[in-house]
Amino acid sequence: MREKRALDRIDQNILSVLQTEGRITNQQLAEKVNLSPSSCLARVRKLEEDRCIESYHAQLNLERLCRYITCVAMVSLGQHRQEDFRTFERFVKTLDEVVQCDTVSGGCDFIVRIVCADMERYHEVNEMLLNSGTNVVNIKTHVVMSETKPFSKYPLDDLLQ
Amino acid sequence: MREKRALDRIDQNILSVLQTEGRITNQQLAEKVNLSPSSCLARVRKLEEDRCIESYHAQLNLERLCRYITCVAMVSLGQHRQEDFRTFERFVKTLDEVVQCDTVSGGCDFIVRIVCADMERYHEVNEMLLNSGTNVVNIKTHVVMSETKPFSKYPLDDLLQ
DNA sequence: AATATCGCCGAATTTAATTTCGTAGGACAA
DNA sequence: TTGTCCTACGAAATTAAATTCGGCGATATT
Repeated sequence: MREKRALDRIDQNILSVLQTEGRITNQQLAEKVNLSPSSCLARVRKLEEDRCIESYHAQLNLERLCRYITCVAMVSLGQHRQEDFRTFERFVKTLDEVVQCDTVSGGCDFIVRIVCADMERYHEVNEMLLNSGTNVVNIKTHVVMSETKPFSKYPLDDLLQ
Repeated sequence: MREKRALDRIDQNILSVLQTEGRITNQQLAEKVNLSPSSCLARVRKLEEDRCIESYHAQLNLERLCRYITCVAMVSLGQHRQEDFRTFERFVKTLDEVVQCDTVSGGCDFIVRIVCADMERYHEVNEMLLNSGTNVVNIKTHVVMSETKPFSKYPLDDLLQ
């Protein structure tokens, strides 16, 4: 299935609800979208099979669990051969403390989000990015002071028609 | 409860599992962490009450649902009074297409992640950020070419002890 | 119009969540 | 050491949810 999935309004509603209430019971979901539990479950299963729904996650509140810092690093490579990109991408995937990485256009090549215990540890991670055969020549770091608007959902209403 | 919650190994395991399998049944979870279903459920409820677990979410695969672009905008304010920050923060929370915003130190004041239908729409959102009484003087945009490592979980093993 | 297809509903069944309750083990004071 | 309190556990019972399945009606197809 290469094509975008054709979603009707009910599917959109299901996705919207599950984005925000990932652990809602099927019965409650069915009620919200005005379906019987069996039909609702069938649709959810289909959305999962088609991988419109990728997975389900608990959102943890790190504040309550431990001390930590978040940094956003703007990483530039020395050369822009496909091989250089691949090497870097492969490397960041192995680092648990790199929680997110995007390849971007603009003033740098990658934007890397790092969550680690403290600044000392961040320096270590930084060194690892610089010295790992990945051809990194520059890292500009932004320390996150406050997660003003944490990610919670995509704007489905804006994106779907 | 201002203090960090004291977590034993079992709690850590529960959180790790739920981060990745947010919709696992309590029975399966209990088996994974070597508890009876009732004890396991009691722990999960406690973690929820203490807001160590914030919420549950379905992770959608936007690729399969619609056309869209993701941009990361580095936003700088003209002045740095608390009031200026507040105004901007309040504003981005009202924009659905701003899916994430961090207040940061470094070369800019905010890092804003925007998901919208296309570049034309992104320009509109950009204008909204510039013209909204929020004292924005500069926006540097990075277009996301590829989500190399999408966020999926925090590195609990590194952060907890 | 006859037939096939699809998605829905509701009933029945299987499975899971939740509650209840008795007990074991650790901390602590006498 | 002994007794008491406290916490958390697991087993069993109960309640609720998930899942399966047969049949119905709408729509499309020939």
